[in-house]
Amino acid sequence: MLDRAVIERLKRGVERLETEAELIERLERAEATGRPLRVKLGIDASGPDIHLGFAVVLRKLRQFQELGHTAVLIIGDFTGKIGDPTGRSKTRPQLTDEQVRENMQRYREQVFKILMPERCEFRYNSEWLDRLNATDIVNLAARYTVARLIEREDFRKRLDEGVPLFVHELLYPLFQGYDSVMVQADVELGGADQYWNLLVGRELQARFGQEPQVIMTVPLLVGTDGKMKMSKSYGNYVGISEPAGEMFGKLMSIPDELILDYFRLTTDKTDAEINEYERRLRSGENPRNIKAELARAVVTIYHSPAAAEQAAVEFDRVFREKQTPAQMPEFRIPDSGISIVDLIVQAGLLPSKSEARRKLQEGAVYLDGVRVNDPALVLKPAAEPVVLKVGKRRFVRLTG
RNA sequence: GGACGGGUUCCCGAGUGGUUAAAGGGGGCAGACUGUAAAUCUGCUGGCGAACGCCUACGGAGGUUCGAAUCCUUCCCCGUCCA
Repeated sequence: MLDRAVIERLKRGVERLETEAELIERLERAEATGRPLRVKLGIDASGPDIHLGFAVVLRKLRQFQELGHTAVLIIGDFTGKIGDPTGRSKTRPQLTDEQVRENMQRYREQVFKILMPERCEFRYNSEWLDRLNATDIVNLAARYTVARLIEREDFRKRLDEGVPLFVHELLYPLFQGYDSVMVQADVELGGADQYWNLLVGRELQARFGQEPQVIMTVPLLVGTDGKMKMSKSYGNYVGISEPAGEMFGKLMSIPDELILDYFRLTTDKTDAEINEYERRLRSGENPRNIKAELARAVVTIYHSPAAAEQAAVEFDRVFREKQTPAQMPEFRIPDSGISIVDLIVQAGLLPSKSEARRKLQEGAVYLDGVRVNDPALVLKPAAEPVVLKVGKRRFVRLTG
């Protein structure tokens, strides 16, 4: 008999589970027969970075691996080329084979920060989708109705608002569902926004005579902007491979209201620990401190406790005490001297000279802590290095 | 195939001959403040130039005009309805 604690652990942090009874049945069968479950997870190949939002579902997948099951990662190289319409009001750019391969190279390394490599199976869905001919596609399309397809909220919305919706986008969920058929998934995981897609897979499997997959979705993590879901395309994400300092800083920039959600979704903190954080927040303790603990916990997972400690110290040093960072890039001033405006651009602190002039005017530029306003200022090489600061977080050490 | 509507700066969206680098919002950045790269308030937000200024930009290409995002021609694309 299956240990109740196992189910509870798998269910923890899960938003929707269809269905619990089926999951228990499969787990028990796996235990009895010794055949591990095949747990599918689709990967978006549009960018090379894995962020904390996606890590939520990867961590869930890891739990299955720890129970001896197999992670089946579907790299959507075929569907990536089509463009995934999920949650977008517009058509996504399409990717080339080249881009997909490059992205995947880096992806693999990052995935193993969370998953156990020996229990992973990577599959490119072009493996089977590229081989479908017109007959196959019609045959697949004949197993699902248009009414069911356009039930999906974002399709519905685009139709209602007169925003273009292309036929190939309608096909996408079908192909994604077909992936489940091809890999014979027992369980499929996904973010909350994937729920509808996962259901399509479940139904298609049934229509292809397979036992329908169990589906589990985890909540979407809100991005650092506090508004939209964390996503590469919104630029509001924290990548799991980012340097510790960067990761720490981004986590400190999330709105205070998100602190508890982040603890729940991105760390291993227990319910009891999270309740304690909640109590402290309510008692009026400075949210900053609790957020710093969050940032530390997350950096510890992807780097190390030492790196987290260092990032925390550095953060206080730069943003609280307004001192200069321990490490910063260097820029050598040419012997002939250089204007402050050119310097800012050449050192890569700002993208254009116009922008540099504006920032000078706004009082955002400091040399060794002294505000500089004069755009005509020319710097000569000096014996002592000088620290140039633009805004709160851009520093460069100037050498002679 | 036809009728009508539409394509504007990073995004959304106003603008129907000069006062328009183009309202407003979003996003981003900066400043102030702060217990944080939270929140709040304020400012800035195409490029080059010290500066008068110059260049680039309103789907593409031509044209009218002293002058066009705004008018004309043509092409491309999107939507709605009809067939």
